Amino acid sequence: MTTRSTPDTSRRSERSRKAILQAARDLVAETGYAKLTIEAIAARAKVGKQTIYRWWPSKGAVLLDSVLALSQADQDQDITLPDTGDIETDLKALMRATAAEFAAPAFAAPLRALTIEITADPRLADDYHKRVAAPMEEAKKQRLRSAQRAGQLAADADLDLILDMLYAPLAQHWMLHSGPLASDYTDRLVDAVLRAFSPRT
Amino acid sequence: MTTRSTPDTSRRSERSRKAILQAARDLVAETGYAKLTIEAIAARAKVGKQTIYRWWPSKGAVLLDSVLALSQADQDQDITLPDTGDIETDLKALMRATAAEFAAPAFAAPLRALTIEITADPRLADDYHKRVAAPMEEAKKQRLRSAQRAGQLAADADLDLILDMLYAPLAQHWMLHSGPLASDYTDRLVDAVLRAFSPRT
DNA sequence: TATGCGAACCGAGACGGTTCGTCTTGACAA
DNA sequence: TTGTCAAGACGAACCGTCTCGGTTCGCATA
Repeated sequence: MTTRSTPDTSRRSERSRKAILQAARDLVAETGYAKLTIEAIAARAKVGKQTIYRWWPSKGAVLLDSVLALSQADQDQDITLPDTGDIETDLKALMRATAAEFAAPAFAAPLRALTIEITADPRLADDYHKRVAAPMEEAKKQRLRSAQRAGQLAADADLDLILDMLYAPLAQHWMLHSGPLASDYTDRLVDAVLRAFSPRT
Repeated sequence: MTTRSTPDTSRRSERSRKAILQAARDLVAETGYAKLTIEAIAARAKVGKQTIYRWWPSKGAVLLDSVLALSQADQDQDITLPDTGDIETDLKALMRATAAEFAAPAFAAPLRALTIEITADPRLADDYHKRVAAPMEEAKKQRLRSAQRAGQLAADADLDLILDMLYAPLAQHWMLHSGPLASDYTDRLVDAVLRAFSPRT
């Protein structure tokens, strides 16, 4: 009886792996989520379907790896955010950069497709948080802690709540096409959040 | 040449319409989004497939009507939110009620399915905002304006931004399974937002 | 060192099963 | 008489599995 659950990683074709992730990103950016099928990815990557099914459990898992490869080209490296010493400046720059990513099809299209899969699949959501969201949030919290030490945020401020209040409204606008992604919006968002969590005077 | 784009509304079967919306809601709550197919809805509603395709352009459009029928059983009536005179009390109650809806499968499952369709289809997103989100947001803004008049919010507070900062973090947690929906979370959210938009002293 | 062998990968695509969206049929109602 | 209705046949697309040779790798034997 052969166990089919664990293919031999050491013999995996790196060329095929990269071609599949690249094909998934290109296809979703060019033709949209609706036309992103396993068959289309395989054809585009010049790869047999079985090669995809062997290494990924679902289309969403392929997308997760695609987005991961896109967001940290430099791998296994801890993310560090700019620190000018002024939290308002840094957060506004960070939020503007995030909005710019949402506006760039090459980045936004795969991320939107992944978000759809995540919404429908809680297990994929777990993987996403562990491998993509958590490292990014940790970097942001580092920057917020630095601001706390500098007396620019209340000492007892809830950093997770701050990140939610900053990121969620922008992400919501982008995902549901429900509002602007412009920098004056993100600036006002940062202003409001800093007002809520400024040190007591 | 017969124009197929405008079927005769006056001859539409009300029984079939209701059965289809009900079947969509029941199916998605029982078996999940992945198994929600047009064929399954038709079978469940004891309806021909063509009856669905005749009246709705997509599965997402059916879901939109399903959710709409669910959220305003009393139709075409302007929504009015409770007003105890204290904005903090009212907002905390509103947010707890919203979190409770997210936790109830009969309501949450169709809404989650609709959200997925909306994320993939900007035109459906437009319809959703016009027919579902906008009326609810207008009711919330009425309550916020009343709080402004009572001096509980800054006179120049951005009401749209307030609603974003309240709703988006909660919705994000629910959609992406990324955090708690508990009432102590929504309470802290309300506290933070009110801190940011309290009147200048 | 060179040769041979088995295992697991690879691309390609056949296969049966679902679902899609369209089309046809005959019944029924305005 | 006309248009909607339930039912379901139809071809196309995609699913996930399986099969087929071809290739690559590790290991054993000479």
